[in-house]
Amino acid sequence: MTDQTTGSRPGGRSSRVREAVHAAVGELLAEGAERITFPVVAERAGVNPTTLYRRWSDVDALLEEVTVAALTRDGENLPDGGSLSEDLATWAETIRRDISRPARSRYLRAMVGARDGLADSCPVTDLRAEQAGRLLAAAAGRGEPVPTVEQVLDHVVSPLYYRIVFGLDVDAAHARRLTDDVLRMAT
Amino acid sequence: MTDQTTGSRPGGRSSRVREAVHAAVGELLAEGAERITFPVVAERAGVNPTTLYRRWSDVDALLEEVTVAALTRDGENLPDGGSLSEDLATWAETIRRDISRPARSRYLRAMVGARDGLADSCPVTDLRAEQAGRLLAAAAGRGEPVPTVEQVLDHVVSPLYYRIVFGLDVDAAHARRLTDDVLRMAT
DNA sequence: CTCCAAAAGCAATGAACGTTGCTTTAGAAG
DNA sequence: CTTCTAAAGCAACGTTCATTGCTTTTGGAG
Repeated sequence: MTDQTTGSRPGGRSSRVREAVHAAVGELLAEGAERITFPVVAERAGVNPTTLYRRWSDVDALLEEVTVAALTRDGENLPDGGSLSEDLATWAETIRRDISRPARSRYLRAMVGARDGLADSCPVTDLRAEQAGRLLAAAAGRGEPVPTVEQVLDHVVSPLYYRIVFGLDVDAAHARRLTDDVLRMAT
Repeated sequence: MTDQTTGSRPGGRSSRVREAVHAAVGELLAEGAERITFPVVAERAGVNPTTLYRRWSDVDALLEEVTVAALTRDGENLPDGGSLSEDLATWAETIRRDISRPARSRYLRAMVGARDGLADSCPVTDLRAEQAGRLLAAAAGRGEPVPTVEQVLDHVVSPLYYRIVFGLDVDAAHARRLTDDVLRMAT
């Protein structure tokens, strides 16, 4: 895997179409389109609706694919300041700013609305768990007391996403409070 | 307000229609209907679609109304066991069981999917905040150390809703862990 | 260079949705 | 009991979506 895009070769027609579709979905969500449908996405992407119907089972599948792509694209740089306290705070603030953007919060809401029943994994949660694990491992390697990954997910990640998804505002001070709180559970 | 239903008199036609519509929405969500539309709800409720279009601005408004009604209907009995630890645990378990039901989690997801932009309040959060406030006030009155309402919201309510809304399973032990965690922040 | 399979485009169709003017009915007021 | 207003029903319309058979194009293999 030497190229950033998954699937077929980057120059192929399929890849071009997929990129155009992803971009179109991104634009529509950024603009606040209330209803994402194949015909609308297709027109924006300059491709035929039939192509979308054939390639993706439904809109939810497309949305999930776009979300995962966006997540993995810019979820690689983790803070490494020195203390777990600062690293966690920086990390939480990055998440907060990320999902506070209208475009991203709409992704999330659209994804949630499309979800159904129980899934034993969720791309968002999985990524955050993996990141939290790296942060905590580094801190534990330095001999610091660390909370569990589950605690970080429950007490830092969850509140941030919860508030955003339900349309409540979150400021930086609040995010900082969350990381301070969770560190009090580290023993 | 002596009757349980809001609005017009309980015997009127409007009330009958509203109840039928609410019940229809409940049934559809319970059955896992992927798409809630006015025509579908109307047929289930035995009323004319036009009535729905005239009474509610859109499906989102109807969903929110139903959710609020369901919330206020059975959100009145709070535990009063004696210690904050037990009360919080009982309360969290009630919430967990409530929103773990497929019907209710679908309500929530549908509500989230319909939401847009920032709202400075959310019926779900408001109710939970009010309940948490009562619990904490009672404990404070008994002289117990208590966390803040915000902390309870962030560290107990948020994780529960987050996991359910994103389709992850939550068991009773997990809920209990959350309340134990938040009590360590009470000083 | 030629060939070929996979993918995208095109066109047509049926269904469901959202909306609007008009009529009818329920139920409260006098 | 009669009257009157607000709400529900009815019917029709245009729009958009989802789906399917067929044709055309792309871009890699031989």
